[in-house]
Amino acid sequence: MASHGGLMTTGDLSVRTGLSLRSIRYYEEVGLVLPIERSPGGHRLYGDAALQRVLLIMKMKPLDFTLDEMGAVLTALDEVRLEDASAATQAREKLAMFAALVEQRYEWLKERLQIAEEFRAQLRAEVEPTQPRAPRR
Amino acid sequence: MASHGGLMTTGDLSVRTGLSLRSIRYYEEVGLVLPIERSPGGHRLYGDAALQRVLLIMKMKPLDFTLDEMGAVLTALDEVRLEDASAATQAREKLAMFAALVEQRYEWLKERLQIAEEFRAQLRAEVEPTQPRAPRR
DNA sequence: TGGACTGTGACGTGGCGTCAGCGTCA
DNA sequence: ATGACGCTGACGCCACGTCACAGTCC
Repeated sequence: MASHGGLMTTGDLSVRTGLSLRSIRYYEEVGLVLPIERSPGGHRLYGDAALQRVLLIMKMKPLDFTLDEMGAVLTALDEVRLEDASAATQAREKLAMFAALVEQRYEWLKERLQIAEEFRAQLRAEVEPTQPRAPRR
Repeated sequence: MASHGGLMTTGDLSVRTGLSLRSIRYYEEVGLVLPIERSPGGHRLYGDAALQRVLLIMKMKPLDFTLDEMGAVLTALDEVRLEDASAATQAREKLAMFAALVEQRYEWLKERLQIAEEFRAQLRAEVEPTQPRAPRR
């Protein structure tokens, strides 16, 4: 486990996040989450930053962002932490735009929940014995 | 409009539901929503039942059902309305199973909303001028 | 040495979007 | 006859799932 000097294999990352191996590899393919290095034999080795990125990605997923969009958010978040003050300020502006987008998506998600609730009620009505009184047993 | 004897074209159905033409045609392709007939020239002509089916489908979508699953639900709902009492009872059992599934999905959707809420708060904190407190980690 | 783990292609899937090119309808 | 509308392929897309087969790690 820690036999790689604090680094994680794909399997470790998978266990710690719940994501499939395929997803993790795909995230590398599209440049979303990169391993720090490869073992001599070619195994991916990830650092803690990668774990954090994956966890953030999983938090964004309910809002139905594309991987591209999430990549942009992650990049902006990284930039905000930069020393360079002007770059950080610029990144903060980007983040503000994303935050607005997040608000929209959040409202949209709430609407979906409400629609789901309605359907649930409707289906219940259809299933239950249409009688006014419950035929107890 | 009513020039087809109360029937709707694909475009009409699209306008009344908000779905794309492509989606409506796809639903026919997979046998989910069928037109009553075709015009002499090959245009799809839908009845009111089709509209109701589409509207129900749109209510189920937030729960992330597949088209196959929705088809099963629609079929069961149709069967419940049958005269044949035993068939209707059987259909009601099927619906009860679906209702349980809906409950699960509904809970799952609520969890997603909560995750989204957390992310939203987290991003806000990141964006706002990090006022009096220390830099978050 | 073995056995668990990981790697790389490559293909498949769902639910459409998006053309092009042509036919239909009032 | 003229637009607006509709039709049928066909291909593209995203975010993976799911093989098969080979190599790696301890």
